[in-house]
Amino acid sequence: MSSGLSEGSRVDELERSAARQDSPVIERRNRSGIISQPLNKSLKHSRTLLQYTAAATSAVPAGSPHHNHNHNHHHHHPHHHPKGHAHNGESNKRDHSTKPQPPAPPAPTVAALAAAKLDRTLEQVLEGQNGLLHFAQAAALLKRAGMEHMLLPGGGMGVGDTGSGANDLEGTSVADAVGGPLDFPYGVGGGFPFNPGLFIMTPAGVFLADSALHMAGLAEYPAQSELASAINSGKKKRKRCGMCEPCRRRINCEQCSSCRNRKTGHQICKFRKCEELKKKPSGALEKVMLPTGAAFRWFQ
DNA sequence: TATAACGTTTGT
DNA sequence: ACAAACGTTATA
Repeated sequence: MSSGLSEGSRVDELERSAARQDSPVIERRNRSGIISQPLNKSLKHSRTLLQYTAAATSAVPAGSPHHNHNHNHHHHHPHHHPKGHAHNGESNKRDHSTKPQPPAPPAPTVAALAAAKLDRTLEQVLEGQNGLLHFAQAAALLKRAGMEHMLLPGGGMGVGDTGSGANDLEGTSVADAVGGPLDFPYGVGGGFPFNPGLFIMTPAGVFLADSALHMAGLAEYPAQSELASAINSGKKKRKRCGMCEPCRRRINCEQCSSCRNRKTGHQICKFRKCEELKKKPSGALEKVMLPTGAAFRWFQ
């Protein structure tokens, strides 16, 4: 305990000062790309940690002070679409690109942008959200698959289509839905606009039924019903978000308690522990009431 | 409450 | 089979 604390502050400090120092060091990384050095080595060269950190925080401009993580600061991006990609796969197979994403083009057209996003929406959402599908996303998927007939015409509005044109319905609605807070547009005036048989509603969220996935040619994705039941039973292991600062870190400090006790603790390095996983299990979901009165979780 | 350890799931 | 790491429980 006490040792952990002192370490923490020290490391914190070291990280800062190391921000602009870098020099290649003999790194040992496992096949997952995680750098790991024996403790004794790390201790001998206290700067290995600095280098690690410097590398891990390379996204920060060299001159910037860059306050440390774990401040419960931003990392919450309520409206920032998590589309960067939520891939986690502890083993970062797509580890290439040590740098995030250099150019951010001015901004084509909202529609074009949204359309492009849509293509990546499915997989990202399925992975990033543990398989949970937003209604809007689900609807967009069905539409893409030419299954709009599966959406009930009655309720009045399609997804994201607030009544005007149905043209860029997919792009905007989905793009917004994925990361945005998005007011719950269903049932306010009309009924739930989808065929209930296509969805599985659980306390943890709404899933596309497997049948719907098959019909849409999306059967390759994990069976949502299984995910649903898994989440219901609380047995499903959550996965790193892959986007938070700790997740982006690729090196173990080898000094924290988790690193030191890896053999027995089976825990990831404290500096790499996903911010999302630190939160309570249902942190990203919030309750909402359906017109039917059924309670279910909704994305933030 | 934080940490340590264990059992387990998950991916390779 | 093995390694990594999440969830849970025990403990200080």
